[in-house]
Amino acid sequence: MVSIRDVAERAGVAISTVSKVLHHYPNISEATQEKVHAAIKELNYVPNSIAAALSSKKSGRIALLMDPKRQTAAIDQVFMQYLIGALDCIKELDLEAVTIFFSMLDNMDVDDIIRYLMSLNISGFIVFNMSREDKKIRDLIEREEFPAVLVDVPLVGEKMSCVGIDHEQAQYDVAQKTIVDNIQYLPEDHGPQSVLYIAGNGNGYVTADRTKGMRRLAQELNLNLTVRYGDYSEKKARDITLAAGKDRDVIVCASDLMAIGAMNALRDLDVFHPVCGFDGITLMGYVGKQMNTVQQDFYQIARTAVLEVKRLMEGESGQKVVVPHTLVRMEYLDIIR
Amino acid sequence: MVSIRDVAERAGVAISTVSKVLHHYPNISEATQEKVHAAIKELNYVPNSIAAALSSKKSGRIALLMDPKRQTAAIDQVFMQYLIGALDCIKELDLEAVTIFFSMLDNMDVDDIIRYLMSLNISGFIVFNMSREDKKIRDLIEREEFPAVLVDVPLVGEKMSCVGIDHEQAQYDVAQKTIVDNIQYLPEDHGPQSVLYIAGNGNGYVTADRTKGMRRLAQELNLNLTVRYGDYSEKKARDITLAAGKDRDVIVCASDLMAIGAMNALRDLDVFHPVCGFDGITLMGYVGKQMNTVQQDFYQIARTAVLEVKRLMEGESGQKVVVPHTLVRMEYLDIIR
DNA sequence: CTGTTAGCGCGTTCAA
DNA sequence: TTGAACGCGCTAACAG
Repeated sequence: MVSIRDVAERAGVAISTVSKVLHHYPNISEATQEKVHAAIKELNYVPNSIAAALSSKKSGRIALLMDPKRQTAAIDQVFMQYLIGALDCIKELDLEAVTIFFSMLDNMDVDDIIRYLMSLNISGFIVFNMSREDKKIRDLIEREEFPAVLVDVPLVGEKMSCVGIDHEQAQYDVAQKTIVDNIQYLPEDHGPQSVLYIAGNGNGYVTADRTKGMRRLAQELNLNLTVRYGDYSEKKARDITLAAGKDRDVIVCASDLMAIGAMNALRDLDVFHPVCGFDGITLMGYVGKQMNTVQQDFYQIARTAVLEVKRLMEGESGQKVVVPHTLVRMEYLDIIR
Repeated sequence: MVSIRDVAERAGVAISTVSKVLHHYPNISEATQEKVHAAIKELNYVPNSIAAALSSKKSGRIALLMDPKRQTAAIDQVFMQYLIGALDCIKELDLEAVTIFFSMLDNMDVDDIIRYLMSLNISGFIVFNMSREDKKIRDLIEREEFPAVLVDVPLVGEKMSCVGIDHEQAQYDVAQKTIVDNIQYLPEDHGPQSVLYIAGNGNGYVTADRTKGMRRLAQELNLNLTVRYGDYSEKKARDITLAAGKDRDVIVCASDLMAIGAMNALRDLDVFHPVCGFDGITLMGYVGKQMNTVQQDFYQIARTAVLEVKRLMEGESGQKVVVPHTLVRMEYLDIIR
């Protein structure tokens, strides 16, 4: 293994000079820089990140905390997009990632977790999906031992930022678009349109926002709104729709999966009503062809979260970052393994 | 941060003694061990893995190489199962993981990649899905710079193992079961049964094995076998089935996704023939209810791969590890986000 | 502008 | 059975 010392010797300079060149310190003459770079090339030198971390006490390591329970295949897509986005960005910024699933923390208390993260020498973390039930993670965050970025959890602090779309507005937008797009199917005569809103989970941090968006639209358009909680379950959404969807004009769901469930139920009921979802997962284009949905760009959200945690690691203070959302009509997609 | 020095002082012993206790060296008196452990508990000491790695020159870090291209939602499930399995096992063994996607390596040549992995101080890696087209990865493997475990790629070397199910036998099994299970739908009268086999991709390492299994069964049962290549594409499998599936008695597919495509095509053709798949992904239970498939336990495969790379890291030599497969009939599953 | 030097926290001889 | 001491490869003052 070729070390910084070898480079220094080869270039005829001191070790620290090599280090300075590597880190773009000012006050290094062009000539020296060239010599060092030449030596690096010739020797195929690669800095040892372990030694650098030990010495600087800064690892540039970011922990990615997520909770992909086994058997939730439909949304593995979301986790993968988060992961790919985060890892791509982390690599571009020359940082390191440690992927941690909640399940790996099951037997630890908060102190254990903090110690674990410290033993990993992380210098910040991102939490990708957390519900109010994840008390340990919540505690971890509130300890503020590390800079933290939360996706879709509206907490901001000195060393804590949040990142996500504007769920209130997004829900408003997609519901409105669904009504507009399907205006020809909607009754003109029986007074206010009747909308069934299948919300997520009372414990989710975004449910309140989305519901608020739906309520705002209902008020503006004078809709007759019914709210039910589907817990992001396809089956519950199906059952809710079977029980309460037949006479609605529109069914708005807080996730694509529930939208699929609702659509399946309507098919069973042998009626058609417009349904919309929230997420933009491929499965929706596959199963429920041509439905509107909010398109969350999970890849981009993850990248944004990484940039944000880097900001915090550099001493900046926490903030709320809103990532844009778009609306799409999911079409049939070929899926390739 | 509490270091080994603090523990040593607290326990009234030398630093090296603490280290020895931690690593279960022989020749440490019971009394000393107890003192040290007590001090560790009291101080909540956690060893600094970075320093340990630097000092020992062994990082215990395993790189997980996989290729989840964007927009392949249906099989994100597979990647997630691989990831969860690998990370769980790595944590249990007190190792570290570095997740690397092929896409992150796009702009590097093999030497760059090797240097990159060295800069990460990894001491071994696992490749989770590689086709013959991934030439750079293949080169990386053949350099044998690190212990490597290949999933579903039948290469073995001194520092290289492979892990996976027996694809030949699995394909044989599931095709046979499909025929047996559906014997009542099959004709008794028109001579050998006619089977359409939709294979994967000529470039995949497993395609030959699976096709071999299918051919063996065909020979034994005197089947009339036609082989087509669907490239693991739902759409291609659909097209193949539309073109050549109508008069078959059974359609056997080398992946669940293609099985779904085949089933969709049969539905369009308005005929029924038994179809079977390969993988056991949830989507199949969701879309193509009640179809047989090989069930690969990707979680377990990943765990096995981790154990195997650990073996290699400890100096053992490479081998071929066969993980059991099972057959299942996929049923409708509720999907939860 | 460049070099010297003192650690970072730990593993590992080698003496005692 | 234990401890002192060196070094892993690098960063960061500080000195020059």
